[in-house]
Amino acid sequence: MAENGHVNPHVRSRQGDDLLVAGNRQRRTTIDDVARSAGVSRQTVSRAINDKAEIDPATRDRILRIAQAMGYRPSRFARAMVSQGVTTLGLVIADVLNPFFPEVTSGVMAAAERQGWQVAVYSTGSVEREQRLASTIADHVDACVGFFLDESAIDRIRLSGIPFVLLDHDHRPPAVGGVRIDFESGIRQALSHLVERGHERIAMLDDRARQDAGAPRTRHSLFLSVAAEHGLPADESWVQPAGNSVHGGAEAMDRLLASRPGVTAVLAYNDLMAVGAMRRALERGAAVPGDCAFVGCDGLMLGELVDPQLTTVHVDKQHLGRAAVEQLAALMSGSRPGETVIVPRLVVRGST
Amino acid sequence: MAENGHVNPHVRSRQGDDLLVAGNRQRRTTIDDVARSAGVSRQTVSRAINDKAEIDPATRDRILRIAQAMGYRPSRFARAMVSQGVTTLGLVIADVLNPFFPEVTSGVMAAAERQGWQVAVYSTGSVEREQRLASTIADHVDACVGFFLDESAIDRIRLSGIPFVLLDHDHRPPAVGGVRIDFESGIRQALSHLVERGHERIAMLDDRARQDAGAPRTRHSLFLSVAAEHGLPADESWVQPAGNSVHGGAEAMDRLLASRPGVTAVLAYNDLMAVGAMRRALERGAAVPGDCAFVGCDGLMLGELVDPQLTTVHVDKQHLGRAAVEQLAALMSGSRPGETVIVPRLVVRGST
DNA sequence: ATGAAAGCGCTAACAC
DNA sequence: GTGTTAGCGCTTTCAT
Repeated sequence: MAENGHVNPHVRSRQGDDLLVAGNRQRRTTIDDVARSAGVSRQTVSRAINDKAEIDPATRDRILRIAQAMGYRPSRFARAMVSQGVTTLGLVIADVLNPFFPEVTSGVMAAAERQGWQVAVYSTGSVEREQRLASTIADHVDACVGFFLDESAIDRIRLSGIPFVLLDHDHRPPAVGGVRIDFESGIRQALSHLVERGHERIAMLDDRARQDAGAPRTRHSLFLSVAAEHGLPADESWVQPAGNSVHGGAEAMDRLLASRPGVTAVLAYNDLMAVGAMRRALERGAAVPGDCAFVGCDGLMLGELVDPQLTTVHVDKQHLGRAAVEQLAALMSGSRPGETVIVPRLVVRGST
Repeated sequence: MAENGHVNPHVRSRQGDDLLVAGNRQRRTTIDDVARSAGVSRQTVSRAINDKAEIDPATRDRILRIAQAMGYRPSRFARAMVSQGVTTLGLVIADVLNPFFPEVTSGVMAAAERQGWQVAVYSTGSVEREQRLASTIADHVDACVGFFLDESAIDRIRLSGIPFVLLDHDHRPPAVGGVRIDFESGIRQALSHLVERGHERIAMLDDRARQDAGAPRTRHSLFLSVAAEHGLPADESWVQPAGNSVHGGAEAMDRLLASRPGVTAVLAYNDLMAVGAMRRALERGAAVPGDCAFVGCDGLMLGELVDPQLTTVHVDKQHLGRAAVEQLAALMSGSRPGETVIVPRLVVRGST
């Protein structure tokens, strides 16, 4: 956002030649400075800069050269205030390095393009960054779609008043749109499948960064309740916290095998962890799915590239992105905020 | 960028009550509208909105309620013009779905955070989008770092005057900073390795979207010249164009096996294609690396997760991102534009 | 605690 | 072809 070099807007003198006076360094070069330097009106400078027709080519070149020499750059804010720009949609994701988000992004971009909107992607990564981002995003974009964990961050964006659609979140405020993923259905499908395959000792790898583990409808609590429905052993000892990455999954698998050596199937918070865990099991000499089966959540392309291919609770991420933009469009045309639900479907592959 | 609902800035009437008059729909609600409605000065509204101390809590609440009811949202441009904001760095990548870019993004974000800058990521995907983006980006961000193919797009950004660092591009204009990847070194390492392993029929999978195939220093022409140095058969018939994805690599492998059935090693434009090609070869019953060896470019994590693991020309993408931000910082503190060179290193794994 | 005045940097409209 | 005027919507003085 910064207009660089704009230090104290009110020390400006009207004299044109104070630019070089000691102590006055750092003031932004404006269109008026250039105009004065070139001995023309600021309008003529504007014409030159914006390559308008009604200007003498000679003066235009002269002005451009002077502007260049003075390091003049139009203020994008001043410019935006008077002219119309494109609508910019801010997409906030949690982690650039998690391949789940690019597919969502791709869906958002495709849908935004149809609306004639531009997309800017921001990544949070930590609660602090999430809060910082939340407090500035309304200054950068016209509307916001994103994944947020922190309630106060959500509130800040809501209060800014920009159209806002919350993704994969369970406590959507009434004024905000939402796209939810029905993990209850997904986890039900996954566990039914595993039970059908004869598994009786099923563990879960959970994202250790989620603070809301105890809340209803999280993958964590859904796993425990659905497992209990199936009569499986289902207490916290069957849930292993893991870092949200391939590496995190591998490490958690080590811990799981230490604490629950009898485990025959693992449901992971996402595909990244599942792949890491499966890989580690294979490295340790286990047969997959013979000794231990693995199910992920997400349905990443990655799952098809590993061996064995990963069974996963597949979420249509492109659809999620499209739905988010549609919610936003509805919001901006005055509709009341609503919620779209994405229902995952189990894709069975070699890892089970 | 749009300030929504701002239709014709000059039809505004001075009367306060024309808001509801038919035909005047769509005008943006401003701070003055709220002030008038609340019977206070616009300054007091500003105090309420920005939660300043010097205001009666009662009036503040009243104003907030009215503002809310009128759907008032401060103009981010007007606001930015008078106050200071954070510096926003725009990172332009080519394809959200290619895992190469997230790692660069991660490096850029880490370095930008140290500078106190924010990062917004934009994706091009096609030449048209690249050009469109190039013509608006200077209105959105304070500085730009990115991957561009189209010269006219590059020129447009350069002309806008914002600090600009071009990534992985061979025709860097003098006014622009750059971070280059030394693929010559990378391809040399890859081919030496393959030749050492005894390969004599080596093909390349090239990105069919690159128009600059004939230019010097592209992976395409480097492959041909370095292969020739090794005395290998090296003409266009050994270069197979491919879509830039796993799927594209697989398809190209089919074509390659049809046109050059004797091939014993494949060097791919990037890891994505290499993985797709290798996978297709395996599906068709070939042994890897026995019948055919595969080398990628990029060094994605993905390469470690497939079986066999992929030998690759590894590029330190985090470093690339960091270097870009450092170039930018130098540029913004007045240094002359320079160029950083990233030298890849061959990582040998199971696929060769 | 509130208001009035000034000004941010720019472009559209209308002179000349 | 060029200059003058007005105004975008907001915050920062400085008064009251």
